[in-house]
Amino acid sequence: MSISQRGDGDDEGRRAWLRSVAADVARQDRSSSAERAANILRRSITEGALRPGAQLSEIELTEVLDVSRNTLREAFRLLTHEGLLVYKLHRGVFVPELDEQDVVDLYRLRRVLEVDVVRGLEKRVPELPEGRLEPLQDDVEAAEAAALAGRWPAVGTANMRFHRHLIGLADSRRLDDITGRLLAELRLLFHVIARPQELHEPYIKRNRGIFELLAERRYEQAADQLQQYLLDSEQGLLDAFKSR
Amino acid sequence: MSISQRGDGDDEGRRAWLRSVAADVARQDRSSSAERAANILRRSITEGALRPGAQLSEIELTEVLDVSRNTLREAFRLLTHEGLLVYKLHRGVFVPELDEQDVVDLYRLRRVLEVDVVRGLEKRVPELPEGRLEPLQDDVEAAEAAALAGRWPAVGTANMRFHRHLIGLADSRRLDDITGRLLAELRLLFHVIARPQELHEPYIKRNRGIFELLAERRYEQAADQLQQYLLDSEQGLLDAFKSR
DNA sequence: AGCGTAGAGATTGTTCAACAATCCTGCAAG
DNA sequence: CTTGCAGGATTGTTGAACAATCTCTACGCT
Repeated sequence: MSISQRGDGDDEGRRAWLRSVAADVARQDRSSSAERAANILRRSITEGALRPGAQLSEIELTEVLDVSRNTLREAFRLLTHEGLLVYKLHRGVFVPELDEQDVVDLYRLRRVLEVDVVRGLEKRVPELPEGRLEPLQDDVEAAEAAALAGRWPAVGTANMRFHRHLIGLADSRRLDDITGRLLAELRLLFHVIARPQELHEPYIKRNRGIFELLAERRYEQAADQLQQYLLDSEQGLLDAFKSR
Repeated sequence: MSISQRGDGDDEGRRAWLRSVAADVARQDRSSSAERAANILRRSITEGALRPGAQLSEIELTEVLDVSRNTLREAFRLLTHEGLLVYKLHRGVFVPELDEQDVVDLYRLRRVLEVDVVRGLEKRVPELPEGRLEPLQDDVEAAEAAALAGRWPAVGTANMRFHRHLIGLADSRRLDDITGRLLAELRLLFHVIARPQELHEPYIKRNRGIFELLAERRYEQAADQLQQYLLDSEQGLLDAFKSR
């Protein structure tokens, strides 16, 4: 039962190979069956296959995902923590239905956190290495490309990543966690939107604008633009709710 | 099997009574054995019985808490999400050991969020009903009383509650969640402190000061004081780390 | 002696099947 | 129309079992 088809002399190389494979696997599904199941469910929810209000039956999902009930419940817990599922005792797990109040709540936090991150960059200019803004540039360009192709959900994803990377500039593990949750919940809200194009299209240019200001180290102006961006985006969602 | 011993005429009151009882029960053991186990573990950690770095053995705790391994692991998950436990794959769960970097990270978030809440009160003065500050007053007085009795851990608890109630003024579910986690992690940090008195004592007065300013609706000044409070508190923790 | 390695023992990761507790549905009685 | 009560379905919890992984000890080699 050899682990490789090479000769027996190259133990060092074999071990290195094993380590890299193990690292790859660990990167793909970070730890467990539960995480893998959670990943599948997360995609199903954020991409709209599981709509807000839907109930997730345990027995049904154990068959589809091929995991035990206990493992599935652990996956549920993971997603509950991200705000993508809610538990109702003795009734099951559901995809939450967010309302206008949640929009206000989410955007209130986004404004505080994101704007503060950008303003805080001023003091950290010396520490910020070159190329730190590259992920942001990639996201902007990905959004523009997706828009040209008319793939509006992809535009939304790219915009999300832009803001996640923006927050990442703060180098705060906890801030990254919080942002992950906030943006995940935001995706739930997008499902109430009939026409995703109108929702995402205006913000492609504005993201580029913010990126340019960051690249020029004009942080105050970037923060101001971001503030207004978030206010407008919130209003857009609230309008979508009213005209639903 | 009547639900009350009163006469039949007072339906409104009876329903209110029922609601309150149901709320009470729901508050006590909110959902499940897992939650109950998590509550016990949470207290054990925050009160120092389980110190940072300690490993939590599954078989040992299943006996102590009288739950099955699966349920215990669900409790572990809950606490992991609160930051009170960390999983090391195939090695078990541990009480995390935080360092100076975590202090900086935590306080960075605390400053942003708490100060913003206070500043935001300005715009919401008309909505804020009278008596909204009462919990804050109670916490200040509880801290003062505990200090007189020399019960410094209780002082720390009261101070924590003060800040939690302060955040509560924003009426944001998500902000409450985040704060709960931040303060829980903060408690882990307190355990590196040799003399809790020096850590908590100076802040009793300052909490009262902030409360008074809030009561007088001088929100800008309250926010300034709070900002300085948090900077000093952070520095105190960092000093405690260095002189350890 | 020092180093690396193999294997035993212990712990965690995952599954399964069963039972208890709770909720929902539909129907019957007042 | 409301109330109360089965019956069925779903979730909550348990215990046991096995697989996968880690830790520690003891052995053999240089």
